[in-house]
Amino acid sequence: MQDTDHFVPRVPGIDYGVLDTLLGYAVRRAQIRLYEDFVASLAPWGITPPRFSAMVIVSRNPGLKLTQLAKVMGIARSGAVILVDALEDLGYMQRQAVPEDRRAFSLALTQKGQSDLLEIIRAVQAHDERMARMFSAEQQTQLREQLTQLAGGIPTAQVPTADSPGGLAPK
Amino acid sequence: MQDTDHFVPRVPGIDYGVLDTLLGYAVRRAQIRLYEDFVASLAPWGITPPRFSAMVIVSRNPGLKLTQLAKVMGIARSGAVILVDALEDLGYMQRQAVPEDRRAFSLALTQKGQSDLLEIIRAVQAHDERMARMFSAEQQTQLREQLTQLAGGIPTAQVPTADSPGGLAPK
DNA sequence: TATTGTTATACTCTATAACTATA
DNA sequence: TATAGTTATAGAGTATAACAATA
Repeated sequence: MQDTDHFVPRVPGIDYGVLDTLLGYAVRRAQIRLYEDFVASLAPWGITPPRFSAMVIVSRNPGLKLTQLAKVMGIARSGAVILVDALEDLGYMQRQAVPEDRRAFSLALTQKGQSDLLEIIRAVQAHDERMARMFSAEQQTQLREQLTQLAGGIPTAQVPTADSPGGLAPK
Repeated sequence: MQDTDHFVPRVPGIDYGVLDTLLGYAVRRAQIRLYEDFVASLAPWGITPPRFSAMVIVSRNPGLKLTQLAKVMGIARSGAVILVDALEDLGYMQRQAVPEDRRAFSLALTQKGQSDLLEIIRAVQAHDERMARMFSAEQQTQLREQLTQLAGGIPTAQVPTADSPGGLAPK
């Protein structure tokens, strides 16, 4: 046996005790599986889930500043610095000076970042659809709603509301 | 603003683009929320999710060896060494010599580990139920089944089958 | 004073590879 | 040879705290 195969959610003969009754452990097992498939699918680009999130968020919210990115991603500013550094090293992201505030940088994808992101999104969608395929459309909707509720978020607010026009919200 | 509050799944005014359509991102958001609440709930014992899993698995499968624990948890043996070291430092786990194989150790909880685990399990269950409470019993069953399917596992085999007799106490 | 980005430092969790002592 | 546990080392990803420049 190699030291690292992939995760086996239930090893035969093992008693998982209370773990099998916990919603949290069920979510964790699913997340491990999704993470493994994500990383394997995105290996050609050196993209991990946090890097993917950062690229998408920056591409959709041009001019975002580092502190805002950290807030959106739920990480410390120091973590955002490391993340942006890594994406800069990959040639995907750049810091741009902000005339009005000489302390700050606004983030943007490079040309390479923009074009590669198109391929990367396709790869991520293929991966995600491969995982979601095991459910009916109805089941998928249901599952997504429950997960969103669990996350404490607004239920899949795909539809833009009257008071979220689209620029960055004033804090 | 402090540097680290808790994760906000959807920051107003931010366009999440494709992220809002991905099942994987929905699972990740839910997992972050569950993880945060788990760690906060278990802070008094210094217990993290992996440590909790290890304690439960060892307690339910006495005599388990380190390599087996690594396999069950889906981590490398070197990671299991570190995990067991940490639990030993907390006074919760011990390595016991195996007479038949002088290379190996079998793992066991200490007395303190056993008694504290009872409290820890209560705290984890309280946390988990607080999270699950937002769903009806039927929804919970449904959600758990879908998550298990996503993880690629046997659908919530709570019911003991003919060929898994085990000293596996039904809780 | 407060904020922005940064650096320094540390901890957790993970990995690979090589080592040791047994088998 | 192969296996069990360990050590060494590395790399994400996270955190806190302090700092310089700027607001």
